[in-house]
Amino acid sequence: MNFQLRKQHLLATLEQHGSLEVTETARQLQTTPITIRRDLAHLAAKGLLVRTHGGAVRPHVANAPVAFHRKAAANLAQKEHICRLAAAQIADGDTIFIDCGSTTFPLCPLIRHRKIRVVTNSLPVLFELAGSAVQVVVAGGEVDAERQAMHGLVAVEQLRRYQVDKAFLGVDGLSLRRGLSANSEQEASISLAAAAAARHVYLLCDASKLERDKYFQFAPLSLVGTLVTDPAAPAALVAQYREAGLLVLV
Amino acid sequence: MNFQLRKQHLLATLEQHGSLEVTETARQLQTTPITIRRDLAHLAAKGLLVRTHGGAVRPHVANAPVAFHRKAAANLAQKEHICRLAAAQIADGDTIFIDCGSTTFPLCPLIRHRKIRVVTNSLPVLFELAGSAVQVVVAGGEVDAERQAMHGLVAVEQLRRYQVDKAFLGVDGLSLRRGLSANSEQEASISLAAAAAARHVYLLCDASKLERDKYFQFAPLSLVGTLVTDPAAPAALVAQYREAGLLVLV
DNA sequence: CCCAATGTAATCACAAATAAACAATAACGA
DNA sequence: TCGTTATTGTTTATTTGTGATTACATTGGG
Repeated sequence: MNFQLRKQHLLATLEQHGSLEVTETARQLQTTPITIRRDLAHLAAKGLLVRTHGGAVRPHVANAPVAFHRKAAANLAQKEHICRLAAAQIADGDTIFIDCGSTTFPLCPLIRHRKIRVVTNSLPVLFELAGSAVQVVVAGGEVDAERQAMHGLVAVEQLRRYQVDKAFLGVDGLSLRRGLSANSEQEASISLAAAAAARHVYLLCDASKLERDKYFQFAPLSLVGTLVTDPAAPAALVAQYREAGLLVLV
Repeated sequence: MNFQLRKQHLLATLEQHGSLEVTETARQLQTTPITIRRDLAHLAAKGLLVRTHGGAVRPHVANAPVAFHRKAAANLAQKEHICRLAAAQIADGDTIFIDCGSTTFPLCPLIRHRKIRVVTNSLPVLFELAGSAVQVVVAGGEVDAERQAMHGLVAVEQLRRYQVDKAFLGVDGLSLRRGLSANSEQEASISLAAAAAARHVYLLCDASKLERDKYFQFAPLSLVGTLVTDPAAPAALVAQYREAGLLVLV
């Protein structure tokens, strides 16, 4: 009984029942709990399941639609700092794109009164700016309830039709060697489409994400025009990003 | 039975019923109230529900447009009656279109738990159904802040790409002689596009709008398959609409 | 207004699951 | 043959989840 066979069994069980228990599975596979736990740790690292105490569940079960404003609380101070820097880059009359995600969202209260046009695929951004001075344009298509945004073919296709002055993108990971990375191919494709439609790309990325790669690498560093981060970013690292050709705002 | 599975059950119950009770849920899940309370505390911290004394309720995600609710108050009882009739026409697995407007909006709470796909250009509908069991598809494009909906070329074009089983349209006026009329060309073009994409068109129209023409006539009566109205509609008038070839639900 | 009934928070206790360090084993190539 | 490496199992200390007990808060009638 090797890892491959166990992995097969684990995933099949999860697929069937939605969950599994470590001790029970260990008994079935004639092995010890520690081995099962190590297997589960591997699979969890690949995102194929989510660990619980005593077992595991299918990924989508655990990823309940997290209320947006709560999630945004993580690193909120840094994100607000970043958004203040970003908002200062916006001129009246601009057409900008705002990505979905908790990093870019704090931009909204800062630009409600501005005479600009905002293109977005994010529901929270839409809700926040609807009824403000801003002219909002929405990328349509299927709603991804979990991410509170529109994703998919139609959204990407529609974004391609707009030309925007500045795109403000979030990202899940960024590194000098591997560029931009995301937890979801869907988000990545939206980011790519928005970047392609923009004259200048601003990447809003708090320091905790610098030099952190996520599972899906989707673009080189050169996609980005300006990196906007916070003072927690090490000065040496900022210098390296500047050497790599990026403008960096701290 | 671990936390993840209980959480699943708790959120599903909330989604379906709108509320739950601690003791009742503890009994169902074969555990103690204290455990359920701790689970609820976790989920409440994430904003996924709101604690009450003895249970929990769904968070009112609808930080929804106030203006909309105010307008919706007119003839609300009639509109709810109409929407109940309309909801009964929807089968699991259907893809439906829901028009913007106060008449069609009360459909939303009636279909939150249904396994259907909803195409819409209405922001209130989107807000109400985001995060429910329904798969929402949004027509993109420029947001019309006043009408809280997406209108214009892009939205119409995108609607044309979808094929829906049933379209539930609102209208500002309806008459035997002049057909459907609206206060806005924008809304009319959306209605036309949705009707063209639908296998069957339901027109939701309370009795106060029957035999009332508005300034922009945009379609003949024959566009409509079924007229859904309320008991305030004169029986003679209902008979005339039936003679004109419409199915009428009262 | 008070009182009983019910729900809740706080503390403790216990069992199960876990992580960490270490040991055993097998596979592999030089 | 040896040493290296990957995999699995063992032991022990720690963490986590759960339930019991008690004291306190909230609710809804007299």
